[in-house]
Amino acid sequence: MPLELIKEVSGVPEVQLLSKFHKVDFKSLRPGCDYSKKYIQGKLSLISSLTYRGNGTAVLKIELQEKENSNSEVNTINVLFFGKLAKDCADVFYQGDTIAVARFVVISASPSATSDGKNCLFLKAFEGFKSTVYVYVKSVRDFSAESMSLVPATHYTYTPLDQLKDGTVVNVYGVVKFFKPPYLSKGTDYCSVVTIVDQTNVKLTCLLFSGNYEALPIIYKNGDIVRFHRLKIQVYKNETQGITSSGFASLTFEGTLGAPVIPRTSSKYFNFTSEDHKRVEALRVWASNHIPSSSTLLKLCDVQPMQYFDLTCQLLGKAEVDGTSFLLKVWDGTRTPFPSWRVLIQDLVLEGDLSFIHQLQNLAIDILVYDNHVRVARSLKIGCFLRIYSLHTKLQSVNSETQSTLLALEFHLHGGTSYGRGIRVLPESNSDVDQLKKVLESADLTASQHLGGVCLSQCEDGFPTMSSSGSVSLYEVERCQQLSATILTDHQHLEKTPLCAILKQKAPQQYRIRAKLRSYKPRRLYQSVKLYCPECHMLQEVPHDGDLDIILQEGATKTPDTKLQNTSLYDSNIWTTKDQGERKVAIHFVKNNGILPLSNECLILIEGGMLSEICKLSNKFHSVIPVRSGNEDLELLDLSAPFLIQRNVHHYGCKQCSSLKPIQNLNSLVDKTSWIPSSVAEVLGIVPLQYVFVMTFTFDDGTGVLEAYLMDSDKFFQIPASEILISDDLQKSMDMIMDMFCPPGAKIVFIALHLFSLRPPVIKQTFQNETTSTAS
DNA sequence: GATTAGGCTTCG
Repeated sequence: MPLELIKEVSGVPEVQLLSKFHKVDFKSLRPGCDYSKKYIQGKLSLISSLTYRGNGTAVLKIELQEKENSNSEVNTINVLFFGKLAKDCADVFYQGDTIAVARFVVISASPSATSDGKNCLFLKAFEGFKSTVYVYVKSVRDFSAESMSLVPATHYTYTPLDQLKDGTVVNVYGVVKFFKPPYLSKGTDYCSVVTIVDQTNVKLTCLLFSGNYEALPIIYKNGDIVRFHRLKIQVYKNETQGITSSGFASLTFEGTLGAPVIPRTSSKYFNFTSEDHKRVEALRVWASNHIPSSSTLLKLCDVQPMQYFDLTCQLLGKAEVDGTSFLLKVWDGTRTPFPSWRVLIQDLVLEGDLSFIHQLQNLAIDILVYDNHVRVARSLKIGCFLRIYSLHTKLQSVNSETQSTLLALEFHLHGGTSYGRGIRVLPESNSDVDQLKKVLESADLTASQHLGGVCLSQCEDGFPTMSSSGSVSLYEVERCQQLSATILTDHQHLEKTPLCAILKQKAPQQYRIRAKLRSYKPRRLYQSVKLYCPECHMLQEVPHDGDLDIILQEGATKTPDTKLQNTSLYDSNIWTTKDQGERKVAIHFVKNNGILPLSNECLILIEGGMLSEICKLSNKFHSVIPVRSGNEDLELLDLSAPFLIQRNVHHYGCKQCSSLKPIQNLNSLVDKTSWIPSSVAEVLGIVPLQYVFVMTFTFDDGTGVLEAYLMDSDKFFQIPASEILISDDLQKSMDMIMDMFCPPGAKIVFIALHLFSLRPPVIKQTFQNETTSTAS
């Protein structure tokens, strides 16, 4: 090692590192002699800043003072360090340090080159000559700190994020709100973009660069807490941002309340006091009350057919696919709601335990990673634990050779780093890895092992069948054909019952059936989504846009009352339309502690707005609440209208169960930036309605015909009823699923499913717990 | 000691 630290143990330096060298006095140094087995030692009396030569080599110049022989004529000497050694030393040295330099060259500088004109000696040290520098360390400290100021920095001050000044270099603490795991930039360094927030509720986006991957903050998820030292503050496009400056150093902590406070850092030495401990805990408490825990961390069994999410998994196999894509086979011990696609590769290129991967079957998924992620993926070791950020799922419908429709779930890690897309290896010490290992150990491999027999027995009858499995899942025919397997994970204790037998029996009972889906209703998707009150159990239609416009217009016929504008809760603005009879629209911007938040965090109350206007505003502002002027206060419209609009999501309340409270109650929400629908509903006295699927299925197994109802289900094959009306992608997925169950052509499909009869003659069919089988 | 990126999903 070219740079070593000599620590003191009980006040005695551990100098055995130097025992292989002989010490020489400054006065006996002569140019041209062999110093490959010698060392000199002295106190750092002067340090110049790092300079660079024309060819890019770094040079650091210091002056050492000999403690012994202090009355000697020659008791100081200049030492020049070159290249990487110079940079490393610049990070570590500070005035007053005791330093030893072993293996060096002595040269004589010409008298003209020295200020006093005397003949003077220089020491040169560089890695090529195997020079080694030893620094005596009294106590653990953050070295980089001192390299900046050359003043012992035992106490750091931390600047709150609302007091940052352009051009300053500061130390900050914050909770991670967004991050891109380190990736290779287009320049020479790795880059990580990290947005933090602190108790001042001010956010700061930081651009962190380092030639060393490990030197960037070791952030695993949003909510982690970071400490940055020597962050430079600058302004770019009118926004304040942080950027690494010389000597940047970071610590990262888990953000979970109660978790041990263990700093993650690659720095060998750093300053960490009880005050730091307190700061971390204070930020944890603040974050738990002010930052909604909207984790994108999901298990495979919970993924939707169209989604971006973060996956914690173990690497089973990897393979080159082509120049721009690379295959990763991973698992997390749970089964996806749809079988994973299988990416075609040549058998020989797959690295990994093939028999184990085969044994896992549908527990293993295929992920294609693209472009910039390929080189990272290629470098991963089989068996390692990973977090893959912003992994994209896509449900794909494929027509197989046997002409049946097949569904498969694709996993893509697209190119680029948007939304923090990337891969990070997790250490074994990570608590999420700990949990994952337990799941992997107890994963039920038997479900995929004892399938063959079931499949064969059902293949014999020659019907094409659909299949479904897992907690909420659907397995397609092709998997069955390829693997000669059927997936049966739940309710295997239930024998299949013919429909004629079910029709004769009394409810409630549970059955497993195998039947053709003759038809289902409603055929139009929007008709199958309803609003459901969890308190009074009332079901109602989701208002159409046309009706909604009328409801909004009727709800706010009154001209906005000027008396109710600009209160302590909100600032108001009035617009008058030109060609619509001078219609007045009032917008009230809700303040956060008296200050207007950024538009993407701002709730606005709107009076007299049309649906199209509200839609436009809801894209710009965090939340919109339609209101009207009441006698003493602004008030909510009739609950036929949504009480809250976020992006395209309309939140409704139950007319029967809600008892409206004053708008001013919004003031009681502590955090006026995240506007969680349930919290808003609560302070306004509203019982929120849930989006649910309501559908009817007609089954026929040749022995009888049975109507099955899917009731009050917030999800259908993992597709949330609350999102499907506003997502084209989810609607396509739904169409694919229904087309497979009930193909538009003459083909008839058998479905095996688990039925739960609720009350005669209504039978509640719970897809959540269904078990189905496949056959070809 | 500059550069990188400057969050804001691909379209395979």
